[in-house]
Amino acid sequence: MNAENRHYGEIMKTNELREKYLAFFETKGCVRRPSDVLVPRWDPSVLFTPAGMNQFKDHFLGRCKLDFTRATTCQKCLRTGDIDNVGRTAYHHTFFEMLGNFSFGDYFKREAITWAWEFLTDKKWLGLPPEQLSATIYLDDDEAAEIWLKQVKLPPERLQRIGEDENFWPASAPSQGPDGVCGPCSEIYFHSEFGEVEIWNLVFTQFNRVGDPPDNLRPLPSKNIDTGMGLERTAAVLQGVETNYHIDILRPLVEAAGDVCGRKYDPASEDGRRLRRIADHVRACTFAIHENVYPGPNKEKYVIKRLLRRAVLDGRQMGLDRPFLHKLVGKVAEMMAEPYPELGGTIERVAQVIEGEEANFLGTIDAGLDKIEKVFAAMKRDRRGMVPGAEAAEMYQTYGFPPELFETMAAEHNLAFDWDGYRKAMEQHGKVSQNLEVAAELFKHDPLASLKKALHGSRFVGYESMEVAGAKVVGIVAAGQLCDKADEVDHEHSIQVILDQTPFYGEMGGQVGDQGEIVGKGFRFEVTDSQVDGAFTVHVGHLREGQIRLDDVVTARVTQPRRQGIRRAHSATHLLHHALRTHLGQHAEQQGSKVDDDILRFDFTNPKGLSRDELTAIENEVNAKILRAEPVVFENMPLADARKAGATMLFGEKYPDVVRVVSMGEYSKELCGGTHLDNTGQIGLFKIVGEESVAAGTRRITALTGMAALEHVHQAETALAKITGLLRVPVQEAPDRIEALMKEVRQFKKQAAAGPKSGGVSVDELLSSAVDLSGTKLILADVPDATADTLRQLIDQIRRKAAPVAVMLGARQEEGKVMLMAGVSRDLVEQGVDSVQWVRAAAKLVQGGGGGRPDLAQAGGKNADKLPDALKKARSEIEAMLKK
RNA sequence: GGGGACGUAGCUCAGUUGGGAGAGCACCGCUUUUGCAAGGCGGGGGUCGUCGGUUCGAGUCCGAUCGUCUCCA
Repeated sequence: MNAENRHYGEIMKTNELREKYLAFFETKGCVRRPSDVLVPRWDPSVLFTPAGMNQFKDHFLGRCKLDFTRATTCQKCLRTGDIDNVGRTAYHHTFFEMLGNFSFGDYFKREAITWAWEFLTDKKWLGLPPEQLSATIYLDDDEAAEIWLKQVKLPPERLQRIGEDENFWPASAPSQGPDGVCGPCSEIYFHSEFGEVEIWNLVFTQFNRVGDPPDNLRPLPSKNIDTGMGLERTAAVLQGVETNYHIDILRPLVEAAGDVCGRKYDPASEDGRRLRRIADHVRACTFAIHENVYPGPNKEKYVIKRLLRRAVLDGRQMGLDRPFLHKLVGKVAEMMAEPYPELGGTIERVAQVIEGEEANFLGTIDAGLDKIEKVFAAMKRDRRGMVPGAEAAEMYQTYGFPPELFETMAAEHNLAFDWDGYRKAMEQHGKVSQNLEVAAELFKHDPLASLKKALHGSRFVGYESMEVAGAKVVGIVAAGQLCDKADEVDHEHSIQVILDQTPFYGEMGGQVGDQGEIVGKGFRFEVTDSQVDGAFTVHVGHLREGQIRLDDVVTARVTQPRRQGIRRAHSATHLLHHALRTHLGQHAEQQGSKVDDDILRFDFTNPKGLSRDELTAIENEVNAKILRAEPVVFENMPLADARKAGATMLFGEKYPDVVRVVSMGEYSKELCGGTHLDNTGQIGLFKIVGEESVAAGTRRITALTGMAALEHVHQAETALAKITGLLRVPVQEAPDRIEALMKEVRQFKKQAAAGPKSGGVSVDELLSSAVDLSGTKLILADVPDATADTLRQLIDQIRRKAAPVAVMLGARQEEGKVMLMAGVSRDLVEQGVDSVQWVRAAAKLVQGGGGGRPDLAQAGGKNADKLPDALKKARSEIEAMLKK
């Protein structure tokens, strides 16, 4: 790198650039909105926020009523599509920030282009030299061309027309789809001594694609603007550095990675690439884990795990065999402190999670090393010089052993590595594990679409009351279609009713939907479930009497006892959450929750299972809080104030600007839209009934409240009463008594096994009964009450004392079964006598089969009465075998 | 969501077409040594994750279930 960076005017810090951009577009009437979370759990169509427009999807699709039509944001994003380029190229990241301005049916091309130009070139803003900028447009977008050439006065040689694969969104949409909203793009490039870099992309959403070409692009009545400016790229341009990784918020992190790994950062070296990759990945993981996405086996959790392991592998390849990555979390928080101060509050927790996963991975590698050595040994033996790709792929797929490390180790053994074969095998694996999942979420048919455009939503009055009279039917959906009326009574398929106001709570935040009924003039509608769709509550159920019509005035009534049970369970959930965090630590955060009628399930982060004592302590804590009978207090306040007040909130939830805070006494304070009790005392009894694992690092507690909890205790008492009744001891003595009994049983078993050593027959007796077959002794006997072990010992002793000898012993067992065991001395085995053949032949007569080794075999049969016949057969059989 | 692997003594693991449950370390006792490290001899400890099926017989085969690891989407 040059000692002195080339730059334009004052070096602009990244933080300053971010702020200037947002301020500039505010002067253009855009509303400044905060960055959405990195992991949007409200949006099932993506794992991570991929671009600035993601939080405005509903705005763009006209799915919701708008409070504003122009917006600007700086959005944290994560993409893994180009993951292999990270560290290798100047501009690729997994985690990055995107500056954007958006228009929802408001300003269009002219403003979008001229404002971009103004911001980039005006001395008051970025002041980039115009002669170093160029632009591209879509092939036939003459409108954009005219603006660029006539208004901006961009010289024609610096305006390029590009095809749909590059300059259309979605890429290649006109010819290949998908159907739906789309439009041409215009990109702005900056040219410097380091080459050209795309810093700005303007998307003009102006068409609706219907079917294949030609004439498949219909103009949209309401056109949108979606733009993105890469924060890191633009900062690199302004700071005159060669790569994004050298800007003021990244280079110190890369160098810190060098310190931690004991390497001086050299940009051009292989280690330089590794350090950049480590810096990128640790940044991505810090943000994701901060939002409670822990490394795990699927979805976004898996992506984080993979990023972590990649970075750890880079460290390992540089010679580190102890966790190191976690030491960089503080540096990430420091670099990002101005826009994201909240990172500072979770450094310790995030570092802990990363360190845990690092240790995990190093353990995985260690476990793999033994197996790898075996592979190498086998290869040396067979004189093969190349590690088969399939073998490496199997090591990776089954044990997570990274192929890069495999290759390194192979090289140390002077063995080559078959990357082609490896990739082929991995491709095959990808195909096998693929399944048919449709993610056409974005363009799916929505029967409520027209309702959403017309109304803000239905008013929820369920906090105050469980019954409302005078509500109006505003929507009826049957068979996926909006209709004016429904009159099919007791139809098999459910229909949905939407009211302008309702006491029904739609399933949300883990709380199940309410049940009840909606009645009106001449009809009754039974509600079996309530769901939320946008801002509407959808009542799902069946018409039981009469006919329901649009605009009917109705009474909506929630089933009270059930709602009461749900309220108990929900308030108890808050107390449980609080108790978990006090007893286990602040890391024990909610991961998921289900609140039902007097039963609740709560998933939370904890590295290991809870002990009996911990569970008791937590249960006691919750019940102690219940006994204090504190009032439950609700308060609506701005999101920022709630955060300041220290209210517990969950990441990935889309919180409105004004939130509802639920407090119980001085302890529990959570953001929550659910229905709660008036007073914690109403919970009654709180009883934990289960604790289990749902995923690595996540535990689940199941608990009961109210009468359900009491009923559970009664059942346990009944069972216990039965036990003490049987044992005839007081409750307290029952465990000791059972333990003593079990010990006794064990002793008896042992005695029985040691049992009558000879089964009532001695070795000498058996020997004296031997028959001589031309030099070989034959012993056949029925040994009463013998176990397999006894028979074996007898045969062993006989063989030791009297070779050459052939012995077959039989023993009757319970249920008319019989066991046969045959053994011959070693010299007979060498002659070709086979105990297995022998015992099988005899076992046939008692309806059985057998097996074993040539010198000792055993068989079982079902017909003990035929034992004498079997022994007779054994004699003729062994005579024949000896003659051969 | 789909694929693969694992669950055997306190720990790490072996157990080869189904037929006597093992090794190393750790533990206990004796012995050697001035003492320690260590050595020698002996010993205790396992419902083979759980449940069901096939079989005369299952750690081993099949199915379910629980737990752990891992890859892919």
